[in-house]
Amino acid sequence: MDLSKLNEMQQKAVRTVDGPVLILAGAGSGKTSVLTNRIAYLIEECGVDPYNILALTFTNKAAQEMKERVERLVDADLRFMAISTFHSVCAKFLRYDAELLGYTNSFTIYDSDDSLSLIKRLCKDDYYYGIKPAAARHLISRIKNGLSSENEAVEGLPEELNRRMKRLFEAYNEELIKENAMDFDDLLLNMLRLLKENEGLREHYQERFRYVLVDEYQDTNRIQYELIRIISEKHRNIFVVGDDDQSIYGWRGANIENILNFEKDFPGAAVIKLEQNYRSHQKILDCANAVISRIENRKDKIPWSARTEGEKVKLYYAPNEYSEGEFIARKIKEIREKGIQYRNIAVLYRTHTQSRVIEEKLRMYGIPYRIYGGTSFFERKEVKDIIAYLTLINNQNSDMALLRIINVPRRGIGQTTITRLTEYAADADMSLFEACLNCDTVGGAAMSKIIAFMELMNDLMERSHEMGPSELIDEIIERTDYRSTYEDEERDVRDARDANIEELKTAAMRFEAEDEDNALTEFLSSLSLITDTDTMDENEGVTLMTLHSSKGLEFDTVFISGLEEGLFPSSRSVDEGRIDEERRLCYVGITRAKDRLFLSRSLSRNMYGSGPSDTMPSRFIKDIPARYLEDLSTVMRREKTDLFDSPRKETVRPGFSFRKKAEFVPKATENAMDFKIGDTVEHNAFGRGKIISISGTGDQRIATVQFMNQQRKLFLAFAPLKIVED
DNA sequence: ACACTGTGAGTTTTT
DNA sequence: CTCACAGTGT
Repeated sequence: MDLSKLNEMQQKAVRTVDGPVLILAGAGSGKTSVLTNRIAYLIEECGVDPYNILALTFTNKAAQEMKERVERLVDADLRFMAISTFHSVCAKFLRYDAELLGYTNSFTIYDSDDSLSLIKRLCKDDYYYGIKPAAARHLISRIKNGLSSENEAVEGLPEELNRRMKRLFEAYNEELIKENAMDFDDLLLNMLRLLKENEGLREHYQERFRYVLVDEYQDTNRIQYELIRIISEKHRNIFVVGDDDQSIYGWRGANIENILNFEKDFPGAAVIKLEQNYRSHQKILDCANAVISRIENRKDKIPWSARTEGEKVKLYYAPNEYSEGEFIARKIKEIREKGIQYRNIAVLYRTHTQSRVIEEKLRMYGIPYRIYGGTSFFERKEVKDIIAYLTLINNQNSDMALLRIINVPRRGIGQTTITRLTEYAADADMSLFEACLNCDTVGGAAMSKIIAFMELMNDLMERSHEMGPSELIDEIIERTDYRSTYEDEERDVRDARDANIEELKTAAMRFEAEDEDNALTEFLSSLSLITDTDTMDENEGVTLMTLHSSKGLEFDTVFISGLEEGLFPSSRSVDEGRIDEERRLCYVGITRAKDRLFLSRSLSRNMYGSGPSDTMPSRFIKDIPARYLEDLSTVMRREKTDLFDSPRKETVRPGFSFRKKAEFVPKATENAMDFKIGDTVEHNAFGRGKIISISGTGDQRIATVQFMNQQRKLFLAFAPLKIVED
């Protein structure tokens, strides 16, 4: 095999086949090449069967890319090689043995949105009053990842609330099992449980995976660490690649200790450092090193550039965020004229909210852009609705899915009915779906509607055996008249929704050719594990994304915007002692750039509509020696006088508000008013009109009134109506 | 049952 | 500011 394109250290990394190996791969040091070449080397030179290889990544995109690159390097059947994300691998293996854990093999994967709405549902119970669902979700995840103990009190929370939190944790897990669903953490946790508790399975996987490779090792959490440890226990061929300086997911459980302690955890480990950087020129690396070297506990690495010196890094202070955006737009135009394609340019920011102003300016300058993150395709309402239908067809225990669509499109099943069903289901210890099947016992006014819904679902479930997911989607749309849910929207909104559904169908088609039986399960599984950057297309356009999602990518030109204290580093991270992670995030951002790097800051910023306020420069700017930087600012620098010479901006609020109007309060006594068909009436808002018809009794008496320009149905008991004598 | 309105809360990052 | 939710009106 030809390894001549690799440098000495890279070759060593590829050839060190046996035993534990830690590769400390600095940014841009060619770690993907090392990984793919090593896999190829194992297959070609060492005669390893691809079936015995397990390669784990964090994103589907990375897995995909790795697989493609290996395919190009070797001439072997790779269908049985496991190159995939931690979560997908676990989901896949769990489907074989789900029964051992009390699940069926078509269990549903709940994403974090789903988890949240499940928690909200549980929190409706008065017992959990005072618990914030989002906080609870975070805590539950921490507990599952072994970061908090179930019994450990949450600081600052009263004892009573802690007890309830613990109960909520249990209730949440019970409910998941009842709904035949796993959340993201469960995928890893249950796989680990299976391996720990079932000797046969453990030995099976240990025997199978003679070579285990892990990408982005610095991002593994405790469960992932335990997983790879147990799987590689037998053959001890564990090869991890990572960069402690790029650990930026600590807040969601990534444990930087995993990489820092690798040599201790896996005695006899070989450690190979890849310090030569092929991506950025030296000036950019100098800046990156200036920022990262302030961290105390890190693996010592000195990335050096294999390239020649380049231009200095540019710094720009803008008076406000609009001119910051304008600066970025103008520079992009300039660079474009030098022949750089838009797709090789990226604008990075700390928070999604910053993108709006930048987008505005790019549009103004006619610069095409692609934006990642925010509400993704799979979070669109119509997409989620259709997925919920599919989920329910696939797994009738998913109350989550049922609740989402039981009244979408509207079929007259409202809150009262749902509460009734929920209570019945809880008493009888059954799913909502079963409760619906028993709706004749449940009673209630909407019974016939539930029966109709159940008949619809029943039909769809039958059809699901005869057709693939994409046809099934058509069937759902048609049978439910789903389009009626958005018939009142604007034309282009309707078109967009249609297009999204079509897109979903296209995605579904990929699963049809293969195993027909599991197509639906597989499709749903892949949908829950997909991410935004996975669907990145190669179309022309400047890339706008958060610093986090930029990890692993590279661009000719990179703009990092909003370098301000409080924003980047975020005040929250500073407050919570996670400044090092912000620093690493900055390092990640800087090292995305190959040729040109722009750092910008706005002297004043409008944070969530409370009016513009002055900012302080990010400490990261101050960490970079001035000799590495070229200041392009045109505004006066006035750091020291900031407090004095900017206009006092006391937020002016009107002392009174026009919001509250004198209200017409209908009195019950006015019910006594005897409305008759043909009466002329006066309405507070609509003016004069004539009663055309009256129906209903008591509080539910409704009059249809023809006003000047419109006809309205009004509750006589509530409407501000008076009879006018004429 | 549902649409609408006003209020309150929360704004980091995501498999 | 923008979203989600509760409360209110029909």
